[in-house]
Amino acid sequence: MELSRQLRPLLTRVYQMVRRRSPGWDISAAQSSVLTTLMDRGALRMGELAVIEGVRMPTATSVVARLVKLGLVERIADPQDRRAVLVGITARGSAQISELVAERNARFAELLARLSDEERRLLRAAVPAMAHLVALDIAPKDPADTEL
Amino acid sequence: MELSRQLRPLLTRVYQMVRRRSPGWDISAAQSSVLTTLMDRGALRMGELAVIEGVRMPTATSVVARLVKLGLVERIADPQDRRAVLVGITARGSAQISELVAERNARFAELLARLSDEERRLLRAAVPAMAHLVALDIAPKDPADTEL
DNA sequence: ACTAATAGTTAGAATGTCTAAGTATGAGTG
DNA sequence: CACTCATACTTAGACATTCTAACTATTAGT
Repeated sequence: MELSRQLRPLLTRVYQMVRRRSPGWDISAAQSSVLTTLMDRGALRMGELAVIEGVRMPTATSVVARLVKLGLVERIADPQDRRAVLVGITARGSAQISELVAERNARFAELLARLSDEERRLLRAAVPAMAHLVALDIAPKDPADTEL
Repeated sequence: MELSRQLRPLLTRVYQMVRRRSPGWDISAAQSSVLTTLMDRGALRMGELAVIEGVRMPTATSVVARLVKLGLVERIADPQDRRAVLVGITARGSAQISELVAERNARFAELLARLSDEERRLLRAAVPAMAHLVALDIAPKDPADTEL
């Protein structure tokens, strides 16, 4: 509980410093998050995408619509289930998100470079635990509480 | 650089899981962030608040306006400089954000409880380094690059 | 073939965000 | 002291993100 009190606000602040739009990139946080997800996991159904992004389906529809207009993702009809839509990243989307991620990593690396060796070592050691934490959240403990 | 590649996306994902509105709290992420800042630092000028929140002044104006309407913060004229406005949290705002923070911490603690002792130990050890990282970002190295 | 459930979209509203332009006050200079 | 410039903020206008509620289309179960 004490750890939660210390760590949670920090994570919130860390995010705020990462979220800022990199100058010259006219892509929003929601958009880059969707592109990153599609990059990591391949094409997804609209509903799956919404769950992973932690938003409702209409939100996913709208973000995807803008990305389609930008030519960064494409909507593909699912032959198995004609109600469903698969959302996949395009070559252009893939190229763009790779560049963006590289730039953000570089900027973050500049900050990390200003820490001490010891601090970096401690952060590195905590990476697997953080990954575990994130994995726990994506797969809720009780399948019933996925939806309100 | 390798650390940046591993850590930065994780932090983004961790934030996504924290940001979700706790049920029953009809306060947005931007609003609770402002309240937390005012709670931590006391009354601030509109411009300082914008810098800390990482947004432009009109955004701060608009978020504060809504919080004023909700009775959670108040605008106080600065006697020293009549152009300036001090934004302070009200008793009601303070009570509300305390409850909200407690609830979020409790939810986050539930997740942490599902990690191993070793994982928690590693996270705990990384807290000061993260705090340093956040502090570095708020105070940019070159005063000139605060503004583009 | 009805009826139910599922997958998405559309409509409409609120919030958050930005840039550009405006207002009001403070500070410096001749 | 008046003029000008800088500072602190607000207003206007645009667009993105997000939600809930209601709709359409397809699938599945009797």
